[in-house]
Amino acid sequence: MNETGNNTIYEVAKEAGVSITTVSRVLHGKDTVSPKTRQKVEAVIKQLNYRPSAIARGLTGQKTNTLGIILPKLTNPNYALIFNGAYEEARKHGYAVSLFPWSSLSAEDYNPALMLAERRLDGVIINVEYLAPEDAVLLERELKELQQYMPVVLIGCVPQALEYPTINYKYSEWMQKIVGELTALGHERIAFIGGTEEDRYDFRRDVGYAAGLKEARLPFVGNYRIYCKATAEAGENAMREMLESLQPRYWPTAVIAINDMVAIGCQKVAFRYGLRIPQDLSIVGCDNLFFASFNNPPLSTVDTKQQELGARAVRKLLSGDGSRENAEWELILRESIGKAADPVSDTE
Amino acid sequence: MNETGNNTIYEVAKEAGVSITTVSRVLHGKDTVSPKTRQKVEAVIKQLNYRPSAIARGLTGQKTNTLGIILPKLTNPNYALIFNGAYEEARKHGYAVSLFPWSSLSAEDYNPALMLAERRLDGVIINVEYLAPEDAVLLERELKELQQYMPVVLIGCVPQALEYPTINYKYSEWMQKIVGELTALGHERIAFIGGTEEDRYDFRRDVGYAAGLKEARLPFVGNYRIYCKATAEAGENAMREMLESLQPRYWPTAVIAINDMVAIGCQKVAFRYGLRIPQDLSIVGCDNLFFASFNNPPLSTVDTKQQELGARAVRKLLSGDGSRENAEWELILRESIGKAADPVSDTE
DNA sequence: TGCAAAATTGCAAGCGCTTTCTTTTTTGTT
DNA sequence: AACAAAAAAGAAAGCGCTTGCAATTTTGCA
Repeated sequence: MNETGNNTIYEVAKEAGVSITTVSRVLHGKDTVSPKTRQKVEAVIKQLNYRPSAIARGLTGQKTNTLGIILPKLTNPNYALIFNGAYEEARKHGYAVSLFPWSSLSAEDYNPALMLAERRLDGVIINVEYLAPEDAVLLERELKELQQYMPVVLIGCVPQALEYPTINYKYSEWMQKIVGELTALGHERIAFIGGTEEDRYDFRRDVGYAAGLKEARLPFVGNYRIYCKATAEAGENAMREMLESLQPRYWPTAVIAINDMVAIGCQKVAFRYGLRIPQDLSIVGCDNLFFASFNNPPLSTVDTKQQELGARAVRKLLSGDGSRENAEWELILRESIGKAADPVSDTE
Repeated sequence: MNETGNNTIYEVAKEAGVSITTVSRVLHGKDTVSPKTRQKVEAVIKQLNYRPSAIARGLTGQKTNTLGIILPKLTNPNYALIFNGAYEEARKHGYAVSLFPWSSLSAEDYNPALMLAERRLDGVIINVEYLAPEDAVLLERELKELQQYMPVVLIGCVPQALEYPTINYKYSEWMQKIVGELTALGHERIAFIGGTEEDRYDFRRDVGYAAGLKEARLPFVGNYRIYCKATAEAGENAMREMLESLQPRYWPTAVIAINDMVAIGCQKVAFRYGLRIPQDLSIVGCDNLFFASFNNPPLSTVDTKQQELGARAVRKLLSGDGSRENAEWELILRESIGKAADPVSDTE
């Protein structure tokens, strides 16, 4: 026993009457140990309840068997799914996972990227979604340094210019698809809420939104494009602002929210304004969080298969595959969308 | 640079023309270094981008500056809050946090408790809520061993017999309070959904439930006490089962769900059966998850202040305070509860 | 039975850092 | 200018493990 109360390889060796080398070999299942010795050592290990120190192993083998994952705050359950997926996959390969929330990336005294570097993790997955622009800048700076220390895989919509292994979201594709679904139902006043004007990572949603409108030969109305953070509260405020800024007859008949959290924020305000869903207003979210199907009415959304995504990121990290891939997605239509209430085209 | 691409203390020492001892002293802000030397060393550290290896430090100092936290799967956003709270508090004290989900505790080849032991963490927080009974048994066995290696703090409703530092939930207290609120509104057929019959940790809710009924001199009706897992899907099934098993006039006028996830499951089924909330059925959940206030109608619930709880657990762990404390809670009444629709007492 | 080859086992260095104990340098005092 | 005390800096051991290489034991075969 050392002062921490742990038995070391020395105790085992002594008790078994062999050298630590032999113990180490038994531990690793090397076949150069005679059955008799192996048996004896294994017995002692069990008896002494010996567990090799991952720390010492880390020092020797230059490997910590731990992966890092940097995610936005977990208050969005979405990220919990990514973590779960990553965790399960990692442990299949014998790795633990240390989770570092972005929360305080920009704090002067603290930087998760550097904490990772100090901890000599074997690799790190970084989700760059919904990153505040100032954090994005910081990130790019740190990323270079971090990459010297360990392999990095990025999750999210990352500019082509950043040449990292990435699992990318095809935002523009699915946004266009959503707009298409809505116009097919007769919607012409379609709002899009979420994201930030300067967001270099997220602009592709706007590309898809614009493309969808264009395809249906609909005008782009600035009032329907509201920027806000990706939280339910922010969605609430954004929605209220939009409704207040327009005469009711100009209110949108459909709202696309950047994610499910924002969607329920919008929905709450819609109810407060007496709008029925979907009769008066259709709503679409994104992420297919667990509550989406339990929402009243059930929320249409995009399933981004986050759990699988997390697992995929780990595989990518461990395999050293440096390519860019695209994330899977699936449009899930539920009762929160319906035919446009009062299509402008009808009254004209 | 070693083969991992990291500079070591030796490179710094060499470049600065001092011994590694001196570098170490600078690193730790020891005051036995002359200003001139310190300056030079600091410059080299910056220039070489040197970051001391937490691994090596761990080996030397017998301290990893990492805490562990074992939580049920994060799919319940509640646990994400605990994690956040713990994480923020931990980093204030210079600790990282490794997260281990229970998910596969019972897996033969894998045991988070032992992974923790191998990693020589500086302490661990274990949430024992909603633990499957078989896992609970395993836990008790492992706990003893784990405790030899590192301090442990438990979160949840733990039997007095387990003498660990604990932050405990006063289930019976708040359940009784909830039942009280409902009976005050005239409810007499009050269902309670969730938990398992054999759950040794969770039975106190039943104690409170029974006490509440007794206080109002109401009968305990077995049909209204449904056991199920703590997920939305399970809540759905449980609710459906209960409604199907009774003639509508015996349906409960109020449902207490063991948590918000179960509550939205019940709600979904209630809607499907044409019940209006709260006119026909009142619903109360627990946890005050973010979606509770965005639910339609807003969901009554118990706020268990999980974020603060996580932080408290870390403080407890680091301070070595071995006592048992009770978690804070607050009943949050929202529109999902209302007067009993058709009080039996009226018609009698 | 004797000896080379194969199978076991052990020695010792090294992973990057902290820390105790020395040694060297600087400072202050007479 | 000389010397003790204080300050600064370094040497070396040790944290618990892996691993290349050497030493020892066992085995196979003549």
